[in-house]
Amino acid sequence: MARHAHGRPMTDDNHSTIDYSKTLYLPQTDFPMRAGLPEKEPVLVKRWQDMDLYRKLRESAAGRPKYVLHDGPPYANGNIHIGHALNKILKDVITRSFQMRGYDSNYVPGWDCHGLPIEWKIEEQYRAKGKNKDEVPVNEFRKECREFASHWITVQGGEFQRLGVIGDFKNPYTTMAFHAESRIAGELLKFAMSGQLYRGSKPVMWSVVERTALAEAEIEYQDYESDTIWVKFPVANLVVASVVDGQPAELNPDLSGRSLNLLDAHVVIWTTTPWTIPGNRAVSYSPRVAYGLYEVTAAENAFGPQPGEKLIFADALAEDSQAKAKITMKRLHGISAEQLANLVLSHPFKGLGGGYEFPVPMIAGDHVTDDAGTGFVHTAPSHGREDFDAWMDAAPGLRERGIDTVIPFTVDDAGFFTKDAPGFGPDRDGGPARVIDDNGKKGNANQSVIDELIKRNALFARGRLKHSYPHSWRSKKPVIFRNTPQWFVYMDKDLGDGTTLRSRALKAIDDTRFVPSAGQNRIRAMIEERPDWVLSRQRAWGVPIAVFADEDGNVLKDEAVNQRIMDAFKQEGADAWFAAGAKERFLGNHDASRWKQVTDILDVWFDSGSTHVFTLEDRPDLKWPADVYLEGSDQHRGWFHSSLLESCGTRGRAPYDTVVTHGFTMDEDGRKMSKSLGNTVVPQDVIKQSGADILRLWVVTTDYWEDQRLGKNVLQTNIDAYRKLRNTIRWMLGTLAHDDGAEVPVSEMPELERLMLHRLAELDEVVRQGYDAFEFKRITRALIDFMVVELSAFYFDIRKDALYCDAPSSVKRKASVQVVRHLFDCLVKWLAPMLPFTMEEAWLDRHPDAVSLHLDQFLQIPADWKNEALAEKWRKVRQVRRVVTGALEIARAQKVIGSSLEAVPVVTINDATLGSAISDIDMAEMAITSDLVIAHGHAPEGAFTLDDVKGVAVVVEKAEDRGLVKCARSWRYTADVGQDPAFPDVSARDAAVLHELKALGRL
RNA sequence: CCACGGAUAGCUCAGUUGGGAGAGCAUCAGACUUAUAAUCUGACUGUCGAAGGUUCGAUUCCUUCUCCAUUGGCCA
Repeated sequence: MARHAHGRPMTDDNHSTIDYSKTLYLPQTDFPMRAGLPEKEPVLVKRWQDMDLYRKLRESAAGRPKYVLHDGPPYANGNIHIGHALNKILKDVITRSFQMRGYDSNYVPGWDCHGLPIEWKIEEQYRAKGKNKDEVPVNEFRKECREFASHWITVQGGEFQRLGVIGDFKNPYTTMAFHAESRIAGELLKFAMSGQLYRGSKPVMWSVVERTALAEAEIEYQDYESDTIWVKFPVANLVVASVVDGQPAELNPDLSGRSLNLLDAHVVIWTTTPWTIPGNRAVSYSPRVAYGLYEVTAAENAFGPQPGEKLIFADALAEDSQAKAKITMKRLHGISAEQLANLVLSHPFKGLGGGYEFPVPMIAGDHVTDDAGTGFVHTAPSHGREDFDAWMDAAPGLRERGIDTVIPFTVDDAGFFTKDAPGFGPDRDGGPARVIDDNGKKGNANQSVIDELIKRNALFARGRLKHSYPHSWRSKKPVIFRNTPQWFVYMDKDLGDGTTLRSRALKAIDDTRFVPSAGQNRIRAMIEERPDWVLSRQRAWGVPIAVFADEDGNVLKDEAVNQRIMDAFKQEGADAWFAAGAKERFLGNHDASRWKQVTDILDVWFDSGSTHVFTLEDRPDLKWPADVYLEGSDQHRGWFHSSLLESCGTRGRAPYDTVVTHGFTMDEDGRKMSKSLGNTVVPQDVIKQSGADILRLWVVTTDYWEDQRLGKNVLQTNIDAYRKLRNTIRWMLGTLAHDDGAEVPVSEMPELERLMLHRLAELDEVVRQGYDAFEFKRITRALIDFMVVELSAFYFDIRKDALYCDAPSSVKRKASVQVVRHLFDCLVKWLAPMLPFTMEEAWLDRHPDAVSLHLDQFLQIPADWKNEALAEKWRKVRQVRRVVTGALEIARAQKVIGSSLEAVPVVTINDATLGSAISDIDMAEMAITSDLVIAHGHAPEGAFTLDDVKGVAVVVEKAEDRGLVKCARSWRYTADVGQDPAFPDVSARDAAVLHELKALGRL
């Protein structure tokens, strides 16, 4: 309203009939100050999809060197969460940044489709319909899994594109495509043909609930209450080791005399898994622990150990142990490691169900400590990795002593005891006892074992213990170690060229660039330590281990068979393996009675570890190896790891040159986000409320190598920063509305313009280095600071006078418009990979006929833009300016002036360098004052100074007091207002401008 | 529990031969009304996670501790 009144021609005054604001080059733009991203972004997404921007990008980049970021496939089973958003935005920033820097940057999104979670969903649906999974033909089940995955691929693809991600969403890769399944099976066959694949028997983490073996990655530890028991193993006899340290051993008479004392003693073990007692085959001790023989002297209870019994304990644990059994003991004498090695025990269940007649040897193990228990470790090789290793290490010596080292299969896949556990298996009254039931609850196995131990007076004590115990990552139910036949890949087998899979992988890690670099040590440590690679899963939804094996686990090696399998998979998918008649179809002439078809499926990590094969290698738009893989740091154990092993096993090197990792997103207090805490940030909500570019701005300003924080406050900070940034762009657009494309040679530009070009040259390096190093926050920091501090508050503010008021012919104005054009082009393009929506919007506002900003390249900065000497000079100019603006602020606070144009600062300079720096500069223009007087000599009393700018003192005088008059057009106070009778209320400069405009017919 | 990482202003982050604690945003105040739900100017803000040590001097180097996250190891 006020503005309208101001602008209305005033007929009662003499010549003031002109609304001067209409004679100014004021910013003009439809680019709104308020973004409205939630409404605008979907329009741009549709525009990009309709024009097929991804294809246009490929066409425009044809022939350029390829840059390939290979997408780690998310699992296709739900809406995306903040982790997906972070991951995909980072990838998008990278692919776009390389595309705009001279590469053909292809991005093919992918999805991981096989595996347990989808199987579960389908099973869940079956249960809801009252169907039983086992009654459904396997290929019908697989079909439903496939459809489920397809659905979520569509959903997630839409969500990713809504984030602004540009990629080949029309032709993504999936691990369940027939082509992929064929290639995955083919890769497995490569391992088979090269002798790297073997069938082994190992205790693996087994989930009874899910009926499957689990990889280490699928295990998490949770608190769990276990039954603990102390079990007495009677000493059966003494042996003399036939060899000790490779030398025949002499029996020490003294040692044997004392040892004789042990014949009626018991060794006591402690375990938290009573059900593993039937699987016991040895007791481990440590040569580094001190042991003693103890005799019970008193017992509180009538049951359990009674006075006179002799028991062996680690000395450090004897006291704790007697307390558990409510007895007192006295120590008879110490027992040496040699003596322990000479003991042979018998199983506490000896004779039960006709079994357990075998001797139970003592074996030395480094895993034994005297921190807890009794100092003796019950060793059941089928139920623990350590137990298994200790047993296998001791096996050769045991076999020499005539001890059978075969590892029993005491528990079946449903958690029931087998015939290998006599008395507890099928021969038990009431049927086999069970360790864990279908719901993950404890079965009756522990109680059965404990009852039998009590019956045989073999239980020393019992209790309960809450401790962390392995659980399935998916079902959250406890798992057990269980000996099962599984398919493995050797880590340490010589591959015929002096290398092993492990040595190749370690070499590949050294050859890979890790960002941040700490990732290299992390994955190296994992590869150095890891056991052989377990590939088999006893599930349905996956690529089968498509091999035939004989009774002994030898794999059929016949290229013709392999080819038939791969061809069939390519045509029909991996379902072909499970179809009727598959065995005969693929075996051909081979003896079907000798070869057994393996029905296990591959661990899904093998699927995703093979994406480089069926995506990078097979697609002509990509290349192998990839330039970069980028995922969360948890993928050192997952995808980076499996891809590395797969590729090293089949191709001898990693499928990537660079690995970039990001941390995880926490809430504002640094806590993990979880639905139960209610502190999650849902990307869909942020997009709906603020826009994807806000989320993207957060991603690129954060230190994503570490964990990031996100919440209401953080989002608000980004919204504010975005607003600032957007307004700077808006002003440039408004200014460029008057851009007629005029070019002023750099040499003829004012210094201020050349300074801005110099800054662009500097920023160009920062931006390019930042994108090369994947350090986006360094770029955003530099650009935002530049836009706020150097453009908005300095350059633009100073240049408003020339840009708004100068004549069409003004070189200063032309040069400034040209520089604003360069600033706009550079900034909008530099920011385009990070804020694609906003920058596209700005670009289309300026070039309504343009196809897309994203088809453009970063500007090549001319060499003559850089001018360090000029920058050095202007650092001094700005120091002087700071003193002036400081002084103006004081004058303003004292109500001497309002606008800076009302002031004429008198600047006393006593510093030679500063004085010479400003000698040819129009400091009034720089300080946005109507005039500025430079004085020398002593500064007047009370002049304003700044501590850190020596030799500059400022006194602010009023322009009016100096006889200057305000120009009605430019609002500057000058001495020449009214000089031109045609325009008596404006300055000479403005009057001349008005004449020029009039001549051009624009007034 | 052990090893690697992190902790600097309300928020996001800089900060190396060991010497002055910084930027942007936010906040507050003022100005402008020709970027106007904008713009300009100024101000405030910190025991640099805690304690101890080395040193003339420590955010920086060392030790211990607390909290956070992550991966790996152990958990019989």
